[in-house]
Amino acid sequence: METLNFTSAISEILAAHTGLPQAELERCLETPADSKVGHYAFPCFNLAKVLKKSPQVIASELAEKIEAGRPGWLGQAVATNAYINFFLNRTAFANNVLYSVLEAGTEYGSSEEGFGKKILVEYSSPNIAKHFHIGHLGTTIIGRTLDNIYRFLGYEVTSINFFGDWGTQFGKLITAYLKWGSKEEIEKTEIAGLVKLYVKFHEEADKDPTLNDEARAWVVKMQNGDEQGIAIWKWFCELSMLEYDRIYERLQISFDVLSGESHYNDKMDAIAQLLAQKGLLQESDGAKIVDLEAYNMPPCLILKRDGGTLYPTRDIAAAIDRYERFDFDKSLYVTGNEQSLHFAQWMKVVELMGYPWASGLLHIPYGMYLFESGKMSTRRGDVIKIEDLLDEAVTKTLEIINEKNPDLPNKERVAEQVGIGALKFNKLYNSRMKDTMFDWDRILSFDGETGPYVQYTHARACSVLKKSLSADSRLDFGELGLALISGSTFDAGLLSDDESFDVLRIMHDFPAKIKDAAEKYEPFIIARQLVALAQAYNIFYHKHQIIVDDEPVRRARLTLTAAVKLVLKTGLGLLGISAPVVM
RNA sequence: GCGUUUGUAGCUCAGGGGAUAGAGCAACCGCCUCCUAAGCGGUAGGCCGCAGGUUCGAUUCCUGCCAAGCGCACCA
Repeated sequence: METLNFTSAISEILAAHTGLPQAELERCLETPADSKVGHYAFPCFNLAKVLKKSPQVIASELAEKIEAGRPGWLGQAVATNAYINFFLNRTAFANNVLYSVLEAGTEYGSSEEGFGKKILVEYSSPNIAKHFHIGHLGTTIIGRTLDNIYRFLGYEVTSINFFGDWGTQFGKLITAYLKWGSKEEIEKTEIAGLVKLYVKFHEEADKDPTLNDEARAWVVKMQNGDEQGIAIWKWFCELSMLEYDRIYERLQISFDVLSGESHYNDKMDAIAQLLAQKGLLQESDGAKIVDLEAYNMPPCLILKRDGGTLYPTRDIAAAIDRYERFDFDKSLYVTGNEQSLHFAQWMKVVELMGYPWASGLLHIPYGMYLFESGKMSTRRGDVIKIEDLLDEAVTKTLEIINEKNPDLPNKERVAEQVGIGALKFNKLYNSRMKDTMFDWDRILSFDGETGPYVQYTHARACSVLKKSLSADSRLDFGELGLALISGSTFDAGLLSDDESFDVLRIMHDFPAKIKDAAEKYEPFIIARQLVALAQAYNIFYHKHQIIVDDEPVRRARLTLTAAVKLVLKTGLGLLGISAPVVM
């Protein structure tokens, strides 16, 4: 069966009657808040200028013309004031949406638009020898979701975790380790031990400033490949990775490329020389900069007074290297919005260097977590470690399971899926740029617009489907949907009630929402659509008994349920959230 | 000070030129003999930060102001 996109189809008809470009008309199409008014609506105000008639007249004339040649899938086109309201033929619509979903299965909403295009996504990027803390949560979760979305749309995606594994702090750490450290204790305590050394260094350096010179000396030695220094540094990196690996495993995240600032150590001088060659490098207060005054930005620092390199220098080197290696169409950097200026600056420098691919560099910023006590600070020790956050989420979930569903098998596993799902969903539910007040109660809430609510709805749909199967049936849920819709007694006309129709509409719009999310780099568009689908399905569930004696009615409602289950799972998957079958 | 982001219900947030501005949480009132109550229904709750401007029409676009977050030279 041929599948139809109804907004495109409506705008096509409008284009045929007005002679205006279809894409533009499609953008004007609205979905009225109250579906009794219409399923889709087209306001005629803008046409009034072009056609030199009142919008009301245009609406009624157009509606009349459309009615005269109305295709089967369209139920009715009515003019109301300045609007043309379109009512779909519910049977045709139901048939179409359900076929689209069930035939595509886990691929529903995917596309080929990205074929042949390469996208790099850099995200997560924790700093070696420091805990993976709540500040890294946004980049990790948002980055991962964008990664998933672009893959789903057919792009060739390379995910990059770019560790902060180089810099002056390693000079300090090595100094501190050699003076006060114990191998056994560091092995045992991992990052916590390294942080302790770091703090100790600062305490001691306040009393004895020569320690700072010692630390700087180590940095220089390492730059020159000092064996002892490099060995200790490598060991610190490996220790740190133990914590990160545990976290990524629990978050179910892996990367195509693990890289770090240290990879570009030996390329720094070349970058400075290149900038000088292109006449971009200037001296200012002894440092080397690229002046960006013409672009209303402060200068971009390339080399320190002592010749050392800086964050922008490394990002420029990495970008050039990545273009040479991956030939990307786009390269996304998912980091907090506090780094917006930094990215604007170095990306402008790359543009000024004359690289045409500079336009593919994109910073994807997001809002930060705020705390009652003000900004989070390592010194005050009020950093929230992700491992603690994950543990807390899972513990709380287990409590709720014990309270609400004590007989649930596999409690620990479900608690892990639901607790971490709640955490991820909480970060993905609002537009990226919004700062969010950190609030345990809100993050671990399971009611309303939350991850657990969507997961619960998925589990509920699974439960219904399972109950409908005879004991000996070996169909899985995907096969079940197809079997249901292919049966001779399937009648989409039995799904023309308002509640079914709302469910179908939300599923119909799902692919468009994924594209929208990709275009805007906004995962929340998908998260919101999932909540809308869960809400609509729950309303349907309460209003209509699904497993009824009437065979065709039961079949129709089960088919709808199978489709909902599939779309919820796909959507949660894009957000990196598991969809438990039972919870 | 300059730049940037954000101001919508008590709280957290959608909507971003169009028909009566929507959800969730919290509050209050209902619904488990019935497919999962982590659910569903209902009540109450709004100068859409303020002031101008553009428009047939502004919560939405423009300008100014106010408030808050973030950033602004050798950290990353």
